[in-house]
Amino acid sequence: MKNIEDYKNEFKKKGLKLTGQRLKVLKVIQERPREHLSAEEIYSLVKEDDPGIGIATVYRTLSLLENMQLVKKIHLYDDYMRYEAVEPDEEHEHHHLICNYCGTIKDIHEDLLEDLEKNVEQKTGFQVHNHRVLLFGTCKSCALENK
Amino acid sequence: MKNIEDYKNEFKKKGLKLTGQRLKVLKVIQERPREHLSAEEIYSLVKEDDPGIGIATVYRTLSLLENMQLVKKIHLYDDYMRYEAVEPDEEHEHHHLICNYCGTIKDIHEDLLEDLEKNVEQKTGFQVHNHRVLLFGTCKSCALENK
DNA sequence: CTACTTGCAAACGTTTTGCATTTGA
DNA sequence: TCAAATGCAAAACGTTTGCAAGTAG
Repeated sequence: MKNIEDYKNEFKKKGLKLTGQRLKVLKVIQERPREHLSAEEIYSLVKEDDPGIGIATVYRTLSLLENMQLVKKIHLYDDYMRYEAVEPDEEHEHHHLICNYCGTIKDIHEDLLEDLEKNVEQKTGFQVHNHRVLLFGTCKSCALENK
Repeated sequence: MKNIEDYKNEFKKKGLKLTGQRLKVLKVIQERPREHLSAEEIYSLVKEDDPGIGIATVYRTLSLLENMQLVKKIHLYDDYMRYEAVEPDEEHEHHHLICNYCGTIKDIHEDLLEDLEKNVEQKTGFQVHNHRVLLFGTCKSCALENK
């Protein structure tokens, strides 16, 4: 999934239109792959290009993109829902390191729990399809500052 | 932490009062250790005993109990914040198995990631203090139904 | 007694919706 | 052409707050 034509086809399949607004929202998210943007942040970034856009459109677009699996909605550490681009070749979710001091979020792309998933399935009969891991602690620079 | 006197002392230390409303909220949560109740659910459960209670009191009590570490506020899979009793001898958080079909949440109390935490610290310099794991999949009974 | 707590209603911030208008295909 | 999409404003949602009245200690 890369160029505009691909997206157009994805939309067409479902009888949807690839409007300028939708393209701009998608672009803003994809250009910032590690920023975990909130709806409000996406809104103001898109507004720079398109001052007329309404926040309702942003929300409607976000839930559309979520349904189309182009964007993932996550809850991390605070009271906001955040959005990140789905990386198409990622089999499982990636995970997040959250610093308790400065709030920085770092992604880790290792698949952490493959063994564990099998283990849980055997013990409980629950078939695990995916996992999400949050690691809380102190990032390198905060550790140095507070030493 | 078990009987009312213990709680009374905990509150007294901070100049707080252990009112009937606070006790009822605490009781409702502690009697349902695996139910991950939302504020609204807690409100209606307490109302059965005390129809006059206001939802503002429930929210104020919940954030008080959270600060006192008697209750933990978590976000699982939907748009609600949920509350569960803190289990006093639990060193790390426990984790959650979430069924994609019926929404059931099961707790698992194993400490899943001790090795991994060390691994991440070595690789990234991020000191991990705690972790939260969500496992998504299909629970036993849904697997049987949809077979 | 009196500081802490409550219930109520109003306010809050984020997200959703209704509707008349515009637009992409 | 016309269903789909937009912008606006109003509503909805869970949560918080101000305030006068009530209450635990």
